[in-house]
Amino acid sequence: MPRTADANAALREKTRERVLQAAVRLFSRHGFDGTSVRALAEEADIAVGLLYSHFESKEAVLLALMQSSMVDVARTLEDADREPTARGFVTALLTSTVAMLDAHRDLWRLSQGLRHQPEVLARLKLPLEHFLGATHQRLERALAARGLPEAGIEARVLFATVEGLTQQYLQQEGGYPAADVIRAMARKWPGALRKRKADAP
Amino acid sequence: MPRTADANAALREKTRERVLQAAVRLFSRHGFDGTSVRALAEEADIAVGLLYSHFESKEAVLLALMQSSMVDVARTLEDADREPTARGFVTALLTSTVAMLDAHRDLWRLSQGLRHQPEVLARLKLPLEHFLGATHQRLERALAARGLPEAGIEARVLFATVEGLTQQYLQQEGGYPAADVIRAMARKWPGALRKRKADAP
Amino acid sequence: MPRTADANAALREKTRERVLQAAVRLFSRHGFDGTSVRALAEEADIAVGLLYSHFESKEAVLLALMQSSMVDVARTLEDADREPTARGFVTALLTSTVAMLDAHRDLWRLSQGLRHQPEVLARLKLPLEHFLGATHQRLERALAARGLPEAGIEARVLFATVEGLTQQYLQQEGGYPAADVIRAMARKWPGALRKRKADAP
Amino acid sequence: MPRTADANAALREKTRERVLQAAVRLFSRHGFDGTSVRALAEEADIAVGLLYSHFESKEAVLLALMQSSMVDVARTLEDADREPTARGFVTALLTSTVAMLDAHRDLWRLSQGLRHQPEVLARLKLPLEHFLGATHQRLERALAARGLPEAGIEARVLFATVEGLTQQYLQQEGGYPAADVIRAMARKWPGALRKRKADAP
DNA sequence: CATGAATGAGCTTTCATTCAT
DNA sequence: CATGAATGAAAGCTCATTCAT
Repeated sequence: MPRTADANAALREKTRERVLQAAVRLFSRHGFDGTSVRALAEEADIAVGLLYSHFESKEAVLLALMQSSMVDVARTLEDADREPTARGFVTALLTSTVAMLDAHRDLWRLSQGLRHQPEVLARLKLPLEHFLGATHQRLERALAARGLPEAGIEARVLFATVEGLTQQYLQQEGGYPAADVIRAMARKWPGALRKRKADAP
Repeated sequence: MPRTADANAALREKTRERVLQAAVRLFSRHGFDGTSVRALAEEADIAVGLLYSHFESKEAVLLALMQSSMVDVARTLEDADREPTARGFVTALLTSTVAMLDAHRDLWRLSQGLRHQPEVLARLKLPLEHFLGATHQRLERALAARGLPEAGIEARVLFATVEGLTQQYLQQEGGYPAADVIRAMARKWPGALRKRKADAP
Repeated sequence: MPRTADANAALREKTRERVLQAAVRLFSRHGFDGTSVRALAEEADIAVGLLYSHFESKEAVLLALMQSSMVDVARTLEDADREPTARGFVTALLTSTVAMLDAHRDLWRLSQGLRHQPEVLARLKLPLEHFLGATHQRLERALAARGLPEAGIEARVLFATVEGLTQQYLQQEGGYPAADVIRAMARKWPGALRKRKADAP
Repeated sequence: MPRTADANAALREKTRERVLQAAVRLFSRHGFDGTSVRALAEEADIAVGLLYSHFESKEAVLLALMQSSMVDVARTLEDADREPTARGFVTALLTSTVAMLDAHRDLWRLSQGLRHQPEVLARLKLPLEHFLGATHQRLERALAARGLPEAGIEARVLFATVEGLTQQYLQQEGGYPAADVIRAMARKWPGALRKRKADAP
């Protein structure tokens, strides 16, 4: 047997990773349709044919990318779940989200841009819907566990807040006062553990 | 012959409008790249050549569309400006936004999808940035005028809220409890006119 | 309305015909897979794009060709049907077949070459089978009407004879003694009208 | 070490044979162009590289196949040569042909399909014409030796009959009444040894 | 000897745009 | 003004072949 199986596997993994990195860069800058497979291969510094031995199609590359972006989200939720109060939860969630955006800015620009392109996402639609539903439920449970009434509605409010912050943060090239905005957002949520009217004074 | 000239102008205007309406439908369903000029002409029920006598290129059609979506935003702000309190302002702004999304759902799906594709929007980038900046300023002035401290930061919070709600509302095919969510969002903002800490517990 | 509809139709017909003629030439020489669409368009002296406005695909060009070859066969049968004896029928059928091969040599080389390429013919398979079945029946009826016993089997013999002659005639570039071969073939069939044992010595 | 060398040679021969068998199956089902080298190697259960150590190219595999089909033909002629009368010769030839088609149906479907693609055959440098000429001569000598006048022309008739039967038999998936058709074909040829008019009524 | 990762030319097809009529 | 035939560049993808291991 030639070339150990291990060596081959490592070789393949390296190539695959290079393609994915090239894809984030190009897709996020020029869009999915605006990036040709030829350009993708060039950026990854491989031949087009090789790309197709790793991914079934150009769409499959995108799919792999999007899946990895879903993992990101799950992690931010886990981070936040350690906080005992609603306000702590919100603060942690938003802070963790911004950290994640900093780490994978291109991936998230791409992911947000795709949210409303039905055709491109046809094969991603169901997984995405399921994922959004699950995320909403986790938020609802988290808020309910922290004593918030109308947790279902408040979860939607929080979800919108995360998405809105994401959107604004990605839009700005830099200089977005994320820390201040997060603090202002968080103080709208109850900071104590005891039950109270959602927003009273 | 001024009469004929008038008739011609009206006819041209009608044709142009038909193209734009066809474009919203197709672009929002299949994406910009996923819509061929031939399909566009067919949907507008005119010949391809005629389309090119109204618009310089396919991109020009998109540009025209996006510009009209900016007008929408300006109107929602005007609606809200009549409210005296911050909470009233927020409520009116969000309600008006949802109404606008209902009226031009396709246009907004398209517009949101394009937000993060820098290359496609290259020619729209500057106008867009200027527009976003102006919108932020209008929000800031509105909140400051209603006695909110840190109006600059709070304007960003509000902007994110509007965007987040827009995103969520467009994502859902139907059945989004917009009224409840808006109420929950609004009650996080001060409802009285007197100066106070934003939300202190 | 620009360019009369008639002029357009004529234009299209001329182009379509040019494509078909180019296709017979190239497909018969290099095979279906061996002919690229680019080569096809070049031979027809049009742009590739135009070819696709006349035919849905490369395969559709082939289909159109094959259909026209079936018409040929039907005509040879009609020619032969005027003869009262079996031998006259066979003679006329074979003579007419050779004439047809002379007229459309390339088309028939192509058609024969495709007979056994299942994948290429996938969409042609059913029509072809139906056509072969119908042809066999027409031969059987023709022989039975001319007093031949075992007309079903004899029809198969005749069918094979036609196919074999076609094969041999196409194989040879020229100099095939068609007239002599046809005479020798025909005299194996009964020349009188009265009923008799098919061929008894 | 002659033992090892022998074992190696046997192994190589076995591999080569596996490739050829895989090739008949795939080429006959999907055509030569429709079969990829990768698919070929997979069907033969070897690596692509190994295939290329046995055959210079994909075309070389086809060539080897076609050559083996010519051997088949020679054998049918030898079978028939034992018969003393023309009718016996024809019967044996056709019977032997059908037996051969049963044994190597896929190979013959492939071979017949290639008969009319001049460019492909040219590239293969198959001595097809020479082979056909030699076959014709053997038929002519066989018929002449059995007292048939115009043996040259009759040989062409017989050749066409064999080809026609081959064609029809391969076309039908099953249920072709080969025995009956062969009997009907054979009785058109003289069954006695003495000289006589071929078929006079 | 045997493997399969890697290459890149070439395939079919689409589509924005032009222009003769 | 209005048409749609015509163009040809460029897209996504396949595949025969090579070669480091």
